[in-house]
Amino acid sequence: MSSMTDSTQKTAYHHGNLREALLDSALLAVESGGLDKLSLRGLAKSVGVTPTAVYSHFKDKNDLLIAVHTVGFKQLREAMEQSLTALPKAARGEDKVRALGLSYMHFAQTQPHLFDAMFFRPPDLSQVTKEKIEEGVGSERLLRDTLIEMLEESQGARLSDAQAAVAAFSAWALVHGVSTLLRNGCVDAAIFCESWPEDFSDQHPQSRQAEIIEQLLDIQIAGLKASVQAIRKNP
Amino acid sequence: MSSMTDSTQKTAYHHGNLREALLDSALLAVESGGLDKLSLRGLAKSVGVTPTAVYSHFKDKNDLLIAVHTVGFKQLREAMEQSLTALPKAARGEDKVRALGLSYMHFAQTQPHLFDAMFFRPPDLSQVTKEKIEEGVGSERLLRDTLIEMLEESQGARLSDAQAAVAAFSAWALVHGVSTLLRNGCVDAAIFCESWPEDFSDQHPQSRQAEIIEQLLDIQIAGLKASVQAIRKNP
DNA sequence: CTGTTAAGTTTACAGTGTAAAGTTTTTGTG
DNA sequence: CACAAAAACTTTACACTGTAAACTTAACAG
Repeated sequence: MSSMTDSTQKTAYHHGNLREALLDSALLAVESGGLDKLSLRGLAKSVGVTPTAVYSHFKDKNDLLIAVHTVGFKQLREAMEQSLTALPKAARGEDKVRALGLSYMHFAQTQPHLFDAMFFRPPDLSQVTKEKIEEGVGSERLLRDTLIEMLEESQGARLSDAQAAVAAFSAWALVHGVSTLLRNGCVDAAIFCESWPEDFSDQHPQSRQAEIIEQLLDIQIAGLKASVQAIRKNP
Repeated sequence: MSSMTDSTQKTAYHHGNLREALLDSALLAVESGGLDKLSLRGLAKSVGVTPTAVYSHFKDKNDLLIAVHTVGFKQLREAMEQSLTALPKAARGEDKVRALGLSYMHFAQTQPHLFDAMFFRPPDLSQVTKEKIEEGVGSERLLRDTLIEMLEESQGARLSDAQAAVAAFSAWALVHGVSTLLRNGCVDAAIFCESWPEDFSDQHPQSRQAEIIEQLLDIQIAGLKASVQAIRKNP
């Protein structure tokens, strides 16, 4: 149970697991306050270490941001996977697709700053880790396979890889667009305020929003089914 | 022709039209290098003025960012409007919808940093100018009206305000999602690399991308039409 | 001519990322 | 175990950032 080479050992001088402590603290700081407020110095102080100690574990700030990035993509993927396992076993493909989309938007809305860090503020892409890319690819594959399942079920059509990729891109783009437009005030200001002024600030904007999101998923799914249908008729 | 109160007059001390010069320079700096590289000091130096002179015309950096923001939304709106006027007069509603979507994505791709500044990095929203909101609302109304035109043409259905707003949100979200996913490397890494490895880095990725974008518009438009149809059958 | 005001400048300060060199601890050898 | 090498962390230093305060210059109105 006790190991000499345990990486969590501490001394006065050596922190023991500074890297993880910094990363944890960074995630915490990002979730509450956003990326702009994240400073290496503040981070170092929060874990009780000297400012430049960070450079023993991260090449520079961008390197740390990439690590945060990677964790975010892992969490997003896990949230998506969990939204599927939470479904009843007999769930249809379409239910799964909806669950995936909802979990994505839910992630964006409950962890807005982390979502920002992942997409709005991509660190220098040239030095992005393979680990992160694999997380992203994994999420995309999950979506793609689920879409294939749905479309085969309802349309009885076997999709080519290219078709499935386009379908996944389409669904992903929609859900991602919704997430980011809701994130900054665009939609509130441009749509809801004008159309349902009483709903927006007063009554039950939350449930109204959920209602609208369901309609957006309806539209997207209908479009996917229709376009598959069109391809079958006119290949 | 010559006016004593011309705001472009210059002296050694007074710049004359510092505010606009700063804004122009800021836009230039943003377009080439992104927001991270934009510093008030560099900006001041680029127009040949002392660092703190900026504060005579902008409350602080955020205030300047809001101005950049506003210009961006105006440019986007103008690009969208111009994409409509460039169409042949007999163009159908669907052609117009496609033109709007393409101009939006084109804007995002040709002015990526400005697009970032507008959406990825919204300045403090609490003190956003009415002017900018009106630009955004105007663009949204343009999209909404065009969608109404399209759906009335093809489905013969008169949309309620709420239906039109949801349709506009859906189309906007898709196009916005595509823009932002293409912007950071997500899609390249997650989709194109895997599905068309030879196309991606070699042959004609540009035209392949345009092809895919057309398919995305197909899907979205098909979904909108289908959902309007569904509402008519099952109100 | 004379206040007032707007537009710039000077000076100053706290905060940032990070480079370089020094110190302490751990670790991998003979 | 001893000892060199490497890893982890500190100290010091620098250039750069946004911005507050006080001062100076120019334009203008009475």
